[in-house]
Amino acid sequence: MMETRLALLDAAQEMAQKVGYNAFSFNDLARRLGIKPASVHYHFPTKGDLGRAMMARYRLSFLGRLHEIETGTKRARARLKRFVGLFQSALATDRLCLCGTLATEYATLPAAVKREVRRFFDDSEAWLARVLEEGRRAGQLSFDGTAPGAARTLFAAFEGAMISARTFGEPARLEEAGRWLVAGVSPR
Amino acid sequence: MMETRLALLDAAQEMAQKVGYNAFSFNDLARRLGIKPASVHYHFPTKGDLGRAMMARYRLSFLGRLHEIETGTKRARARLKRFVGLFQSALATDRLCLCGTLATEYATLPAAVKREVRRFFDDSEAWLARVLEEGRRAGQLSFDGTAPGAARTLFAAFEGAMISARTFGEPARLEEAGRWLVAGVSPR
DNA sequence: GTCTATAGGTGGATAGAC
DNA sequence: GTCTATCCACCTATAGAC
Repeated sequence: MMETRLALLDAAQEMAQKVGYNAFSFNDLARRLGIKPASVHYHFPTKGDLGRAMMARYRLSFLGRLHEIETGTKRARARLKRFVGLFQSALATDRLCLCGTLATEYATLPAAVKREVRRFFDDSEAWLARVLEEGRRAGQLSFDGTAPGAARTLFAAFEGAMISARTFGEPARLEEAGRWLVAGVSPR
Repeated sequence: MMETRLALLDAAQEMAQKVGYNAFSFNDLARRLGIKPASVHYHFPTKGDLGRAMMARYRLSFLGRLHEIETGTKRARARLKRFVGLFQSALATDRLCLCGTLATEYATLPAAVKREVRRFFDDSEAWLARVLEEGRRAGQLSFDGTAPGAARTLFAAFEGAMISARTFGEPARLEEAGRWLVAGVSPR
């Protein structure tokens, strides 16, 4: 069934966000769904296939939420705050951004999964760069250098803040970083 | 011998920085040293013992370099740049900060290793906070909020930038983040 | 200190019945 | 689609000889 496939992706994503790609197995997923490990291979022949599908779905879902932010929120600073809010939501259930966990394990990933991780960076940074550039043009934001450069740094900073926050069980660390960094691109 | 113990710590640290804690085994270490896996257990009874010793040594070594920076460099901005330089050195051999990799795998770590990871955050952030506060007092730096708050955000941002840079094989991403963030705490 | 031998467990993956 | 059975490789760890 398609339901099983989706449930597998859900379980895999949750585990990857919580313990990492190398720390969950087909056995773990099977137990959670009440099926046998061999059955998982019917839906995803190899773990790499699963990893690729999981990361691709996560990226598209994330892009969808970014689109919602763009249509629903017009002020640049509010958009950036909502971007951080997406990370805060994940952190509320002790999850990291899937992109952050996989990027840290990058050297061990199948090539197809690596590609999806880089695409997640690319898409997120492109969105942030657009928001930053529009905001600057509208006089709502102020920062030195190029928008893509600021976007790369902000995205990486949010990822890092998330890791730090979860390590200490202190979501406030992410919120603090969000405030601090958004203030850093605000007019003085 | 003590040499073997140190060589094991070196090998373990390199692998952990490159592929993560869960992706290297006693077998990997043994092969690299030309000994048998069972011999590794003589020096470190469990992998948790090894992980704890590895992270503790890394932290003390890092603290030593921070001390060198403090005694050798007086201007606050130059100190921050040299802090980033430590991360850039690791990145030059495709390594992440050990603290960043272990923090991402945090949920899977033995308790003793977790403790060492948090101590690394604490020590690094305390050092950064001191440099930031002194720099502000001296009129060399300027930033809103508390120095510990800025330190937490900067440290996390550097960690994130490192992960991003290694994912793309673009050290410039870390350098860019360093410039951008240090500029953010510089007087306007 | 390092070895051989070994234990018990888990990993990803496949073949073939139902 | 899911199952049983099975494969082989690998993992952490221990016992005991050298």
